[in-house]
Amino acid sequence: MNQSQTSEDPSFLEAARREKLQRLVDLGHDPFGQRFDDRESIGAIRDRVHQIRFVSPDGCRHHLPDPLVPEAFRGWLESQGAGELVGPQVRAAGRIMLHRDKGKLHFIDIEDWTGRIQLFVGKAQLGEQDWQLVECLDLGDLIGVDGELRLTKTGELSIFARRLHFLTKSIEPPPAKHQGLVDPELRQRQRYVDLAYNEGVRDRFLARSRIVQSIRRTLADDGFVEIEGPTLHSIAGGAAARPFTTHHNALDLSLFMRIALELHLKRLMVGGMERVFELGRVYRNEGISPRHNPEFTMLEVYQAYGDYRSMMDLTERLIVDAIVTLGKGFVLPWGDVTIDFTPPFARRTYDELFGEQTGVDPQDAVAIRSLAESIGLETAGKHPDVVKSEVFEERVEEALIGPIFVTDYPASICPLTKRKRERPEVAERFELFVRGMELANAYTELNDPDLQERLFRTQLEGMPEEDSMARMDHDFVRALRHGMPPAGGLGIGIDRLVMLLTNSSTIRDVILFPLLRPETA
RNA sequence: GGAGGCGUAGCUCAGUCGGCAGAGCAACGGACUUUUAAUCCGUAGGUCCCGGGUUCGAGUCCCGGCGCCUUCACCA
Repeated sequence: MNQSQTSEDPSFLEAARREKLQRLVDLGHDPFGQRFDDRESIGAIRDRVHQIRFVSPDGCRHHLPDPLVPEAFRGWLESQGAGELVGPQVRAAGRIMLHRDKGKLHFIDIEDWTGRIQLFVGKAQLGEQDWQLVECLDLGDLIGVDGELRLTKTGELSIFARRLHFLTKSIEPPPAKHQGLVDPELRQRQRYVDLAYNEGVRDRFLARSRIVQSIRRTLADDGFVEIEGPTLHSIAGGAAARPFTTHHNALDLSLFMRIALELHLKRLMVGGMERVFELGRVYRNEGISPRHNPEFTMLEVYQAYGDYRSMMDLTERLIVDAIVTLGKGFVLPWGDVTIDFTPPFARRTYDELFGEQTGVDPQDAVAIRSLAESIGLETAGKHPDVVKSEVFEERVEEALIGPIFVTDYPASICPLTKRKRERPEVAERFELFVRGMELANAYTELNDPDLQERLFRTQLEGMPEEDSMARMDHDFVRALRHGMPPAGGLGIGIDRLVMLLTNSSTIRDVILFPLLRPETA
Protein backbone atom coordinates (compact mmCIF):
# COMPACT_ATOMS: atom_id res chain seq x y z
CA MET A 1 0.00 0.00 0.00
CA ASN A 2 2.73 2.46 0.95
CA GLN A 3 6.33 2.64 2.15
CA SER A 4 5.38 2.50 5.80
CA GLN A 5 3.74 -0.95 5.42
CA THR A 6 6.82 -2.88 6.55
CA SER A 7 6.92 -6.24 8.24
CA GLU A 8 6.81 -4.47 11.59
CA ASP A 9 3.37 -3.05 10.91
CA PRO A 10 0.28 -5.11 11.46
CA SER A 11 -0.78 -6.56 8.16
CA PHE A 12 -3.70 -5.21 6.26
CA LEU A 13 -5.88 -8.17 7.21
CA GLU A 14 -4.77 -8.18 10.80
CA ALA A 15 -5.63 -4.51 11.11
CA ALA A 16 -9.22 -5.23 10.09
CA ARG A 17 -9.45 -7.93 12.77
CA ARG A 18 -7.93 -5.71 15.45
CA GLU A 19 -10.41 -3.00 14.54
CA LYS A 20 -13.28 -5.45 15.18
CA LEU A 21 -11.61 -6.55 18.39
CA GLN A 22 -11.71 -2.94 19.57
CA ARG A 23 -15.39 -2.69 18.60
CA LEU A 24 -16.06 -5.77 20.75
CA VAL A 25 -14.36 -4.09 23.70
CA ASP A 26 -16.39 -0.94 23.10
CA LEU A 27 -19.57 -3.02 23.13
CA GLY A 28 -18.57 -4.46 26.51
CA HIS A 29 -17.51 -7.95 25.32
CA ASP A 30 -14.31 -9.68 26.37
CA PRO A 31 -12.57 -10.46 23.05
CA PHE A 32 -10.81 -13.38 24.70
CA GLY A 33 -13.82 -14.71 26.48
CA GLN A 34 -14.68 -16.48 29.68
CA ARG A 35 -15.55 -19.91 30.97
CA PHE A 36 -18.52 -21.28 29.04
CA ASP A 37 -20.38 -23.98 30.95
CA ASP A 38 -23.01 -26.55 30.03
CA ARG A 39 -22.33 -26.71 26.31
CA GLU A 40 -22.80 -29.92 24.40
CA SER A 41 -20.46 -31.14 21.70
CA ILE A 42 -21.67 -30.41 18.20
CA GLY A 43 -21.67 -34.13 17.46
CA ALA A 44 -23.99 -34.73 20.43
CA ILE A 45 -26.22 -31.86 19.35
CA ARG A 46 -26.47 -33.27 15.81
CA ASP A 47 -27.60 -36.56 17.35
CA ARG A 48 -30.55 -34.74 18.89
CA VAL A 49 -32.12 -34.21 15.46
CA HIS A 50 -34.57 -36.99 16.43
CA GLN A 51 -36.03 -34.75 19.13
CA ILE A 52 -37.31 -32.25 16.55
CA ARG A 53 -41.08 -32.38 15.97
CA PHE A 54 -43.48 -30.80 13.53
CA VAL A 55 -46.38 -29.25 15.46
CA SER A 56 -49.58 -28.77 13.49
CA PRO A 57 -52.15 -26.07 14.42
CA ASP A 58 -54.22 -28.62 16.37
CA GLY A 59 -51.25 -29.18 18.66
CA CYS A 60 -50.36 -32.60 17.27
CA ARG A 61 -46.65 -33.39 17.31
CA HIS A 62 -45.37 -35.28 14.29
CA HIS A 63 -42.05 -37.10 13.88
CA LEU A 64 -39.89 -36.01 10.99
CA PRO A 65 -39.44 -38.34 8.02
CA ASP A 66 -36.73 -40.93 8.35
CA PRO A 67 -34.27 -40.93 6.72
CA LEU A 68 -33.98 -37.17 6.79
CA VAL A 69 -32.78 -36.19 3.31
CA PRO A 70 -32.73 -32.41 2.69
CA GLU A 71 -34.36 -32.54 -0.79
CA ALA A 72 -37.11 -34.90 0.35
CA PHE A 73 -37.61 -32.93 3.57
CA ARG A 74 -38.46 -29.81 1.61
CA GLY A 75 -41.36 -31.52 -0.16
CA TRP A 76 -42.48 -33.20 3.05
CA LEU A 77 -42.59 -29.89 4.91
CA GLU A 78 -44.74 -28.28 2.17
CA SER A 79 -47.12 -31.24 2.23
CA GLN A 80 -47.72 -30.77 5.96
CA GLY A 81 -49.46 -27.40 5.47
CA ALA A 82 -49.67 -25.03 8.42
CA GLY A 83 -47.60 -25.65 11.53
CA GLU A 84 -44.05 -25.26 12.73
CA LEU A 85 -40.94 -27.15 13.71
CA VAL A 86 -40.06 -27.31 17.39
CA GLY A 87 -36.72 -28.57 18.65
CA PRO A 88 -34.65 -28.73 21.83
CA GLN A 89 -32.75 -25.78 23.27
CA VAL A 90 -29.01 -26.34 22.88
CA ARG A 91 -25.76 -24.60 23.72
CA ALA A 92 -22.68 -25.03 21.53
CA ALA A 93 -19.26 -23.47 21.05
CA GLY A 94 -16.83 -23.65 18.18
CA ARG A 95 -14.68 -21.98 15.59
CA ILE A 96 -16.29 -20.02 12.73
CA MET A 97 -15.47 -21.92 9.53
CA LEU A 98 -17.90 -20.34 7.02
CA HIS A 99 -19.97 -17.18 7.11
CA ARG A 100 -22.73 -16.41 4.61
CA ASP A 101 -24.04 -12.89 5.07
CA LYS A 102 -27.52 -12.21 3.67
CA GLY A 103 -28.00 -8.80 5.23
CA LYS A 104 -30.26 -9.11 8.24
CA LEU A 105 -29.73 -12.88 8.20
CA HIS A 106 -26.40 -14.64 8.54
CA PHE A 107 -25.58 -18.31 8.20
CA ILE A 108 -22.51 -19.18 10.25
CA ASP A 109 -20.95 -22.64 10.30
CA ILE A 110 -19.12 -23.42 13.52
CA GLU A 111 -17.01 -26.46 14.21
CA ASP A 112 -15.65 -28.25 17.24
CA TRP A 113 -13.69 -31.49 17.18
CA THR A 114 -16.86 -33.57 16.98
CA GLY A 115 -18.35 -31.88 13.94
CA ARG A 116 -19.75 -28.84 12.24
CA ILE A 117 -23.16 -27.20 12.42
CA GLN A 118 -24.88 -24.22 10.86
CA LEU A 119 -26.12 -21.30 12.95
CA PHE A 120 -29.18 -19.46 11.69
CA VAL A 121 -28.58 -15.92 12.92
CA GLY A 122 -31.40 -13.49 12.17
CA LYS A 123 -31.45 -9.88 13.33
CA ALA A 124 -35.10 -10.04 14.44
CA GLN A 125 -34.60 -13.29 16.38
CA LEU A 126 -31.36 -12.23 18.04
CA GLY A 127 -32.09 -8.71 19.28
CA GLU A 128 -30.12 -5.52 18.80
CA GLN A 129 -27.53 -6.21 21.51
CA ASP A 130 -26.16 -9.46 20.09
CA TRP A 131 -26.68 -8.33 16.50
CA GLN A 132 -23.93 -5.74 16.97
CA LEU A 133 -21.70 -8.62 17.93
CA VAL A 134 -22.43 -10.41 14.64
CA GLU A 135 -20.86 -7.51 12.81
CA CYS A 136 -17.60 -8.06 14.71
CA LEU A 137 -17.20 -11.70 13.69
CA ASP A 138 -14.41 -13.02 11.49
CA LEU A 139 -13.64 -16.47 10.13
CA GLY A 140 -11.59 -18.27 12.75
CA ASP A 141 -13.20 -16.61 15.80
CA LEU A 142 -14.50 -18.83 18.59
CA ILE A 143 -18.08 -18.19 19.61
CA GLY A 144 -20.74 -19.74 21.79
CA VAL A 145 -24.43 -19.92 20.96
CA ASP A 146 -27.73 -20.62 22.67
CA GLY A 147 -30.65 -21.52 20.51
CA GLU A 148 -33.17 -24.02 19.26
CA LEU A 149 -32.13 -27.00 17.18
CA ARG A 150 -34.31 -27.11 14.07
CA LEU A 151 -34.09 -27.48 10.34
CA THR A 152 -34.21 -24.70 7.79
CA LYS A 153 -36.72 -24.80 4.93
CA THR A 154 -34.05 -26.46 2.83
CA GLY A 155 -33.57 -29.19 5.39
CA GLU A 156 -30.25 -28.12 6.90
CA LEU A 157 -29.90 -28.94 10.60
CA SER A 158 -29.24 -25.60 12.30
CA ILE A 159 -29.12 -23.88 15.63
CA PHE A 160 -31.51 -20.92 15.46
CA ALA A 161 -29.52 -18.48 17.56
CA ARG A 162 -31.20 -16.62 20.41
CA ARG A 163 -27.99 -15.52 22.15
CA LEU A 164 -24.38 -15.29 21.00
CA HIS A 165 -21.36 -15.31 23.30
CA PHE A 166 -18.05 -14.04 22.05
CA LEU A 167 -15.32 -16.45 23.21
CA THR A 168 -12.03 -15.68 21.42
CA LYS A 169 -10.83 -13.38 18.65
CA SER A 170 -8.54 -14.82 15.99
CA ILE A 171 -6.05 -12.12 15.04
CA GLU A 172 -4.50 -14.20 12.25
CA PRO A 173 -6.57 -14.76 9.11
CA PRO A 174 -7.27 -18.46 8.44
CA PRO A 175 -6.06 -20.24 5.29
CA ALA A 176 -8.23 -20.55 2.18
CA LYS A 177 -11.54 -21.85 3.41
CA HIS A 178 -11.85 -25.00 1.35
CA GLN A 179 -8.29 -26.04 0.61
CA GLY A 180 -6.92 -25.20 4.04
CA LEU A 181 -3.14 -25.14 4.24
CA VAL A 182 -1.57 -26.95 1.31
CA ASP A 183 2.14 -26.18 1.65
CA PRO A 184 3.50 -29.20 3.55
CA GLU A 185 6.12 -27.07 5.25
CA LEU A 186 3.53 -24.70 6.70
CA ARG A 187 1.32 -27.62 7.70
CA GLN A 188 4.15 -29.00 9.80
CA ARG A 189 5.45 -25.72 11.18
CA GLN A 190 1.97 -24.47 12.06
CA ARG A 191 0.34 -27.77 13.01
CA TYR A 192 -2.28 -25.83 14.98
CA VAL A 193 -3.52 -24.32 11.71
CA ASP A 194 -3.35 -27.69 9.97
CA LEU A 195 -5.40 -29.27 12.76
CA ALA A 196 -7.90 -26.45 12.93
CA TYR A 197 -8.61 -26.07 9.22
CA ASN A 198 -7.58 -29.20 7.30
CA GLU A 199 -9.95 -32.08 7.05
CA GLY A 200 -8.82 -35.44 8.38
CA VAL A 201 -5.79 -34.19 10.31
CA ARG A 202 -7.52 -34.31 13.68
CA ASP A 203 -8.89 -37.77 12.94
CA ARG A 204 -5.41 -39.02 12.10
CA PHE A 205 -3.95 -37.84 15.40
CA LEU A 206 -6.96 -39.03 17.36
CA ALA A 207 -6.43 -42.43 15.71
CA ARG A 208 -2.84 -42.32 16.88
CA SER A 209 -4.02 -41.67 20.42
CA ARG A 210 -6.45 -44.57 20.24
CA ILE A 211 -3.79 -46.92 18.88
CA VAL A 212 -1.43 -46.04 21.73
CA GLN A 213 -4.22 -46.44 24.28
CA SER A 214 -5.10 -49.82 22.84
CA ILE A 215 -1.50 -51.01 23.07
CA ARG A 216 -1.27 -49.94 26.71
CA ARG A 217 -4.58 -51.67 27.47
CA THR A 218 -3.59 -54.93 25.78
CA LEU A 219 -0.31 -55.02 27.67
CA ALA A 220 -1.85 -54.06 31.00
CA ASP A 221 -4.53 -56.74 30.59
CA ASP A 222 -1.72 -59.22 30.10
CA GLY A 223 0.03 -58.21 33.31
CA PHE A 224 2.78 -56.08 31.80
CA VAL A 225 4.16 -53.24 33.90
CA GLU A 226 4.78 -49.90 32.22
CA ILE A 227 7.91 -48.08 33.33
CA GLU A 228 9.73 -44.88 32.43
CA GLY A 229 13.44 -45.39 31.95
CA PRO A 230 16.01 -42.61 31.77
CA THR A 231 16.28 -40.71 28.51
CA LEU A 232 19.70 -39.30 29.44
CA HIS A 233 22.30 -42.05 29.19
CA SER A 234 26.00 -41.91 29.92
CA ILE A 235 26.40 -44.82 27.50
CA ALA A 236 24.09 -44.92 24.49
CA GLY A 237 23.38 -48.60 24.13
CA GLY A 238 20.76 -51.07 22.97
CA ALA A 239 21.04 -50.26 19.28
CA ALA A 240 23.62 -49.28 16.70
CA ALA A 241 22.77 -45.69 15.97
CA ARG A 242 24.48 -42.35 16.34
CA PRO A 243 23.22 -40.58 19.47
CA PHE A 244 22.58 -36.92 20.22
CA THR A 245 24.98 -35.56 22.80
CA THR A 246 24.16 -33.22 25.64
CA HIS A 247 25.72 -32.07 28.87
CA HIS A 248 24.84 -31.82 32.53
CA ASN A 249 26.32 -28.65 33.96
CA ALA A 250 26.36 -29.35 37.71
CA LEU A 251 27.96 -32.74 37.26
CA ASP A 252 30.06 -31.54 34.31
CA LEU A 253 29.04 -34.70 32.58
CA SER A 254 28.67 -35.55 28.91
CA LEU A 255 25.45 -37.41 28.27
CA PHE A 256 23.65 -39.02 25.35
CA MET A 257 19.97 -39.02 24.51
CA ARG A 258 18.84 -42.64 24.48
CA ILE A 259 18.81 -44.53 21.19
CA ALA A 260 16.88 -47.52 22.57
CA LEU A 261 14.95 -48.66 25.63
CA GLU A 262 16.38 -52.16 25.80
CA LEU A 263 19.16 -52.21 28.35
CA HIS A 264 17.22 -50.64 31.22
CA LEU A 265 14.22 -52.87 30.62
CA LYS A 266 16.47 -55.90 30.84
CA ARG A 267 17.95 -54.61 34.09
CA LEU A 268 14.39 -54.49 35.41
CA MET A 269 13.86 -58.13 34.45
CA VAL A 270 16.89 -58.94 36.56
CA GLY A 271 15.13 -57.05 39.33
CA GLY A 272 12.09 -59.30 39.01
CA MET A 273 9.80 -57.35 36.71
CA GLU A 274 8.86 -60.38 34.71
CA ARG A 275 6.66 -58.55 32.23
CA VAL A 276 7.75 -55.01 31.55
CA PHE A 277 7.50 -52.45 28.79
CA GLU A 278 8.19 -48.86 27.93
CA LEU A 279 6.43 -46.84 25.29
CA GLY A 280 8.55 -43.78 24.76
CA ARG A 281 10.68 -41.51 22.72
CA VAL A 282 14.11 -42.42 21.40
CA TYR A 283 16.52 -40.12 19.59
CA ARG A 284 18.82 -40.99 16.73
CA ASN A 285 21.17 -38.49 15.16
CA GLU A 286 20.76 -39.76 11.63
CA GLY A 287 19.19 -38.87 8.35
CA ILE A 288 15.64 -37.63 7.89
CA SER A 289 13.34 -39.32 5.39
CA PRO A 290 9.66 -40.11 4.92
CA ARG A 291 10.24 -43.03 7.28
CA HIS A 292 12.74 -41.45 9.68
CA ASN A 293 12.40 -38.62 12.19
CA PRO A 294 15.27 -37.88 14.60
CA GLU A 295 12.97 -38.49 17.55
CA PHE A 296 10.42 -41.23 17.29
CA THR A 297 8.26 -43.38 19.51
CA MET A 298 9.23 -46.91 20.26
CA LEU A 299 7.56 -49.71 22.16
CA GLU A 300 9.82 -52.29 23.74
CA VAL A 301 8.35 -55.24 25.62
CA TYR A 302 10.13 -57.95 27.59
CA GLN A 303 8.57 -61.13 28.87
CA ALA A 304 10.50 -63.38 31.26
CA TYR A 305 10.38 -67.10 30.58
CA GLY A 306 9.15 -66.46 27.05
CA ASP A 307 10.96 -66.45 23.75
CA TYR A 308 10.57 -64.92 20.30
CA ARG A 309 7.54 -67.07 19.61
CA SER A 310 5.75 -65.64 22.66
CA MET A 311 6.51 -62.20 21.25
CA MET A 312 5.10 -63.15 17.87
CA ASP A 313 1.76 -63.99 19.45
CA LEU A 314 1.86 -60.77 21.46
CA THR A 315 2.77 -58.65 18.43
CA GLU A 316 -0.16 -60.00 16.49
CA ARG A 317 -2.51 -59.36 19.40
CA LEU A 318 -1.26 -55.78 19.90
CA ILE A 319 -1.84 -54.94 16.25
CA VAL A 320 -5.16 -56.74 15.96
CA ASP A 321 -6.49 -55.06 19.12
CA ALA A 322 -5.39 -51.65 17.84
CA ILE A 323 -7.18 -52.23 14.53
CA VAL A 324 -10.33 -53.36 16.30
CA THR A 325 -10.17 -50.18 18.38
CA LEU A 326 -10.11 -48.10 15.20
CA GLY A 327 -13.29 -49.86 14.13
CA LYS A 328 -12.66 -49.80 10.39
CA GLY A 329 -12.24 -53.51 9.81
CA PHE A 330 -9.14 -55.51 9.01
CA VAL A 331 -8.77 -54.50 5.38
CA LEU A 332 -7.20 -51.06 5.45
CA PRO A 333 -6.35 -48.76 2.55
CA TRP A 334 -2.70 -48.04 1.86
CA GLY A 335 -2.12 -45.62 -1.00
CA ASP A 336 -3.95 -47.10 -3.96
CA VAL A 337 -3.90 -50.65 -2.60
CA THR A 338 -5.14 -52.31 0.58
CA ILE A 339 -3.55 -54.29 3.38
CA ASP A 340 -5.41 -57.21 4.90
CA PHE A 341 -4.65 -57.47 8.62
CA THR A 342 -7.06 -60.33 9.22
CA PRO A 343 -5.34 -62.66 11.70
CA PRO A 344 -3.50 -64.93 11.81
CA PHE A 345 -0.56 -63.23 10.07
CA ALA A 346 1.63 -65.42 7.88
CA ARG A 347 4.74 -66.90 9.53
CA ARG A 348 7.57 -67.95 7.26
CA THR A 349 11.23 -68.64 7.75
CA TYR A 350 13.92 -66.47 6.28
CA ASP A 351 15.29 -69.35 4.21
CA GLU A 352 11.88 -70.35 2.83
CA LEU A 353 11.20 -66.81 1.64
CA PHE A 354 14.70 -66.48 0.30
CA GLY A 355 14.35 -69.62 -1.79
CA GLU A 356 10.90 -68.72 -3.06
CA GLN A 357 11.67 -65.16 -4.07
CA THR A 358 15.12 -65.71 -5.56
CA GLY A 359 14.88 -69.28 -6.84
CA VAL A 360 18.28 -69.91 -5.28
CA ASP A 361 19.01 -72.55 -2.63
CA PRO A 362 19.40 -70.62 0.65
CA GLN A 363 22.20 -72.99 1.69
CA ASP A 364 24.20 -72.56 -1.52
CA ALA A 365 26.64 -69.78 -0.69
CA VAL A 366 28.27 -69.91 -4.11
CA ALA A 367 24.99 -69.52 -5.99
CA ILE A 368 23.94 -66.72 -3.65
CA ARG A 369 27.20 -64.90 -4.26
CA SER A 370 26.81 -65.08 -8.02
CA LEU A 371 23.18 -63.91 -7.73
CA ALA A 372 24.36 -60.98 -5.61
CA GLU A 373 26.96 -60.07 -8.20
CA SER A 374 24.43 -60.37 -11.01
CA ILE A 375 22.22 -57.73 -9.35
CA GLY A 376 25.17 -55.41 -8.82
CA LEU A 377 25.95 -55.97 -5.14
CA GLU A 378 29.50 -55.67 -3.82
CA THR A 379 30.49 -59.05 -2.38
CA ALA A 380 34.26 -58.90 -2.00
CA GLY A 381 35.44 -59.81 1.49
CA LYS A 382 31.93 -60.18 2.89
CA HIS A 383 30.72 -63.03 5.03
CA PRO A 384 28.32 -65.29 3.05
CA ASP A 385 25.47 -64.48 5.45
CA VAL A 386 26.01 -60.76 4.94
CA VAL A 387 25.80 -61.26 1.18
CA LYS A 388 22.66 -63.33 1.69
CA SER A 389 21.16 -60.64 3.89
CA GLU A 390 21.85 -57.95 1.29
CA VAL A 391 20.21 -60.07 -1.40
CA PHE A 392 17.28 -60.58 1.00
CA GLU A 393 16.90 -56.83 1.51
CA GLU A 394 17.21 -56.19 -2.20
CA ARG A 395 15.03 -58.96 -3.58
CA VAL A 396 12.78 -60.34 -0.86
CA GLU A 397 11.70 -57.52 1.47
CA GLU A 398 9.84 -55.52 -1.13
CA ALA A 399 7.78 -58.59 -2.00
CA LEU A 400 6.61 -58.93 1.60
CA ILE A 401 3.16 -57.42 1.26
CA GLY A 402 2.20 -58.98 4.52
CA PRO A 403 1.60 -58.65 7.25
CA ILE A 404 4.11 -61.46 7.48
CA PHE A 405 6.44 -62.63 10.22
CA VAL A 406 9.89 -63.51 8.90
CA THR A 407 11.55 -65.88 11.37
CA ASP A 408 14.87 -67.61 11.99
CA TYR A 409 17.50 -65.24 10.70
CA PRO A 410 21.12 -66.29 10.08
CA ALA A 411 22.82 -66.06 13.47
CA SER A 412 25.88 -64.28 12.13
CA ILE A 413 23.90 -61.16 11.21
CA CYS A 414 22.21 -60.90 14.63
CA PRO A 415 25.00 -61.45 17.14
CA LEU A 416 23.04 -60.34 20.22
CA THR A 417 20.31 -62.93 19.79
CA LYS A 418 20.03 -66.38 21.27
CA ARG A 419 20.54 -69.18 18.80
CA LYS A 420 18.44 -72.22 18.23
CA ARG A 421 19.79 -74.97 20.47
CA GLU A 422 19.59 -77.61 17.77
CA ARG A 423 20.72 -75.30 14.95
CA PRO A 424 23.28 -72.78 16.26
CA GLU A 425 23.58 -71.12 12.86
CA VAL A 426 20.01 -69.84 13.19
CA ALA A 427 19.03 -66.92 15.45
CA GLU A 428 15.73 -66.90 17.33
CA ARG A 429 14.52 -63.68 15.81
CA PHE A 430 11.59 -62.43 13.79
CA GLU A 431 10.75 -59.26 11.95
CA LEU A 432 7.23 -58.29 10.96
CA PHE A 433 6.96 -56.82 7.49
CA VAL A 434 4.03 -54.96 5.98
CA ARG A 435 4.33 -53.66 2.44
CA GLY A 436 8.09 -53.96 2.55
CA MET A 437 8.31 -51.88 5.73
CA GLU A 438 9.83 -53.33 8.89
CA LEU A 439 7.26 -52.86 11.62
CA ALA A 440 8.42 -55.02 14.51
CA ASN A 441 11.58 -56.81 15.50
CA ALA A 442 11.87 -59.43 18.23
CA TYR A 443 14.37 -61.81 19.73
CA THR A 444 14.87 -64.52 22.19
CA GLU A 445 17.15 -62.43 24.39
CA LEU A 446 20.71 -63.29 25.20
CA ASN A 447 21.13 -63.66 28.96
CA ASP A 448 24.61 -65.20 29.23
CA PRO A 449 26.73 -62.40 30.74
CA ASP A 450 30.06 -63.77 29.56
CA LEU A 451 28.83 -64.24 25.99
CA GLN A 452 27.23 -60.79 26.06
CA GLU A 453 30.48 -59.19 27.18
CA ARG A 454 32.46 -61.04 24.51
CA LEU A 455 30.03 -59.94 21.79
CA PHE A 456 30.18 -56.33 23.00
CA ARG A 457 33.96 -56.45 22.69
CA THR A 458 33.80 -57.93 19.18
CA GLN A 459 31.30 -55.28 18.19
CA LEU A 460 33.48 -52.45 19.51
CA GLU A 461 36.59 -53.72 17.76
CA GLY A 462 37.20 -52.10 14.42
CA MET A 463 34.76 -49.36 15.21
CA PRO A 464 36.03 -45.98 13.96
CA GLU A 465 37.35 -43.54 16.54
CA GLU A 466 34.51 -41.05 16.06
CA ASP A 467 32.04 -43.73 17.10
CA SER A 468 33.89 -44.27 20.34
CA MET A 469 30.80 -43.16 22.23
CA ALA A 470 29.84 -46.80 21.80
CA ARG A 471 31.38 -48.05 24.99
CA MET A 472 31.12 -51.22 26.98
CA ASP A 473 28.16 -51.01 29.36
CA HIS A 474 29.79 -52.74 32.33
CA ASP A 475 26.81 -52.15 34.56
CA PHE A 476 24.55 -53.94 32.12
CA VAL A 477 26.89 -56.93 32.07
CA ARG A 478 26.96 -56.87 35.87
CA ALA A 479 23.17 -56.94 35.87
CA LEU A 480 23.19 -60.03 33.65
CA ARG A 481 25.68 -61.65 36.03
CA HIS A 482 22.98 -61.48 38.72
CA GLY A 483 20.76 -63.56 36.47
CA MET A 484 18.25 -62.36 33.87
CA PRO A 485 15.57 -64.93 33.15
CA PRO A 486 15.36 -66.35 29.65
CA ALA A 487 13.03 -63.96 27.86
CA GLY A 488 11.49 -62.74 24.69
CA GLY A 489 11.96 -59.11 23.70
CA LEU A 490 10.01 -57.06 21.19
CA GLY A 491 10.36 -53.65 19.59
CA ILE A 492 7.64 -51.92 17.58
CA GLY A 493 8.04 -48.59 15.80
CA ILE A 494 4.86 -46.83 16.86
CA ASP A 495 5.09 -44.10 14.24
CA ARG A 496 5.31 -46.64 11.44
CA LEU A 497 2.45 -48.65 12.87
CA VAL A 498 0.33 -45.50 12.95
CA MET A 499 1.38 -44.71 9.37
CA LEU A 500 0.15 -48.09 8.20
CA LEU A 501 -3.10 -47.95 10.14
CA THR A 502 -3.94 -44.39 9.07
CA ASN A 503 -2.83 -44.63 5.44
CA SER A 504 -0.11 -42.01 5.85
CA SER A 505 2.75 -42.10 3.37
CA THR A 506 5.18 -40.13 5.50
CA ILE A 507 6.18 -40.28 9.15
CA ARG A 508 5.79 -36.50 9.31
CA ASP A 509 2.05 -36.91 8.87
CA VAL A 510 1.77 -38.92 12.09
CA ILE A 511 4.17 -36.83 14.21
CA LEU A 512 2.52 -33.64 15.43
CA PHE A 513 5.69 -31.58 15.43
CA PRO A 514 8.38 -33.20 13.27
CA LEU A 515 11.88 -31.73 13.39
CA LEU A 516 12.30 -28.80 11.00
CA ARG A 517 15.01 -26.28 10.53
CA PRO A 518 14.23 -23.16 12.54
CA GLU A 519 12.15 -20.61 10.72
CA THR A 520 14.23 -17.92 9.04
CA ALA A 521 13.36 -14.40 10.15
C1' G B 1 25.49 -36.34 1.44
C1' G B 2 23.94 -37.08 -4.38
C1' A B 3 20.12 -36.13 -8.15
C1' G B 4 15.53 -33.80 -9.58
C1' G B 5 11.32 -30.41 -8.60
C1' C B 6 9.24 -26.21 -6.25
C1' G B 7 9.41 -20.98 -3.78
C1' U B 8 4.68 -14.93 -7.06
C1' A B 9 -0.99 -11.08 -2.47
C1' G B 10 -3.10 -13.58 4.22
C1' C B 11 -4.43 -18.67 1.59
C1' U B 12 -4.71 -21.52 -3.27
C1' C B 13 -2.53 -20.74 -7.84
C1' A B 14 -1.73 -18.48 -13.25
C1' G B 15 2.09 -15.59 -15.51
C1' U B 16 3.30 -17.46 -23.14
C1' C B 17 9.26 -15.65 -26.66
C1' G B 18 12.68 -11.43 -21.57
C1' G B 19 8.47 -6.06 -22.55
C1' C B 20 3.13 -2.11 -17.39
C1' A B 21 2.31 -7.91 -11.53
C1' G B 22 -2.73 -11.42 -12.56
C1' A B 23 -7.21 -14.60 -10.87
C1' G B 24 -10.23 -17.13 -7.08
C1' C B 25 -10.93 -17.16 -1.88
C1' A B 26 -10.12 -14.04 2.43
C1' A B 27 -10.42 -8.39 3.64
C1' C B 28 -12.92 -3.39 3.15
C1' G B 29 -17.69 -0.41 1.40
C1' G B 30 -22.79 -1.33 -0.45
C1' A B 31 -27.75 -4.62 -1.55
C1' C B 32 -30.38 -8.90 0.25
C1' U B 33 -34.40 -12.86 6.57
C1' U B 34 -33.99 -19.88 4.58
C1' U B 35 -28.30 -19.74 2.59
C1' U B 36 -25.19 -24.43 1.42
C1' A B 37 -17.92 -22.88 -1.54
C1' A B 38 -24.70 -17.98 -1.39
C1' U B 39 -25.14 -14.18 -5.18
C1' C B 40 -24.53 -9.18 -7.18
C1' C B 41 -21.96 -4.00 -7.50
C1' G B 42 -17.55 -1.39 -6.00
C1' U B 43 -12.49 -0.78 -3.37
C1' A B 44 -7.90 -2.01 -1.53
C1' G B 45 -3.94 -5.54 -1.02
C1' G B 46 3.10 -7.42 -3.86
C1' U B 47 10.81 -7.56 -0.68
C1' C B 48 7.82 -12.22 -7.39
C1' C B 49 12.62 -16.70 -1.22
C1' C B 50 17.76 -14.04 -0.65
C1' G B 51 22.37 -12.14 -3.13
C1' G B 52 25.03 -11.37 -7.53
C1' G B 53 25.30 -11.39 -13.08
C1' U B 54 23.65 -10.89 -18.45
C1' U B 55 20.39 -7.20 -20.83
C1' C B 56 17.88 -0.93 -23.03
C1' G B 57 14.67 -3.95 -19.89
C1' A B 58 14.53 -10.00 -15.51
C1' G B 59 8.96 -13.04 -11.88
C1' U B 60 11.00 -15.19 -16.55
C1' C B 61 17.83 -16.35 -18.61
C1' C B 62 22.83 -17.49 -15.89
C1' C B 63 25.76 -18.17 -11.12
C1' G B 64 25.73 -18.65 -5.79
C1' G B 65 22.92 -19.24 -1.23
C1' C B 66 18.48 -20.54 1.91
C1' G B 67 14.02 -23.44 2.69
C1' C B 68 10.55 -27.31 1.55
C1' C B 69 9.15 -31.71 -1.32
C1' U B 70 10.40 -36.25 -4.11
C1' U B 71 14.04 -39.95 -4.85
C1' C B 72 18.65 -42.42 -3.88
C1' A B 73 22.45 -43.26 -0.20
C1' C B 74 23.12 -43.89 5.18
C1' C B 75 20.18 -46.28 9.17
C1' A B 76 20.28 -53.67 14.30
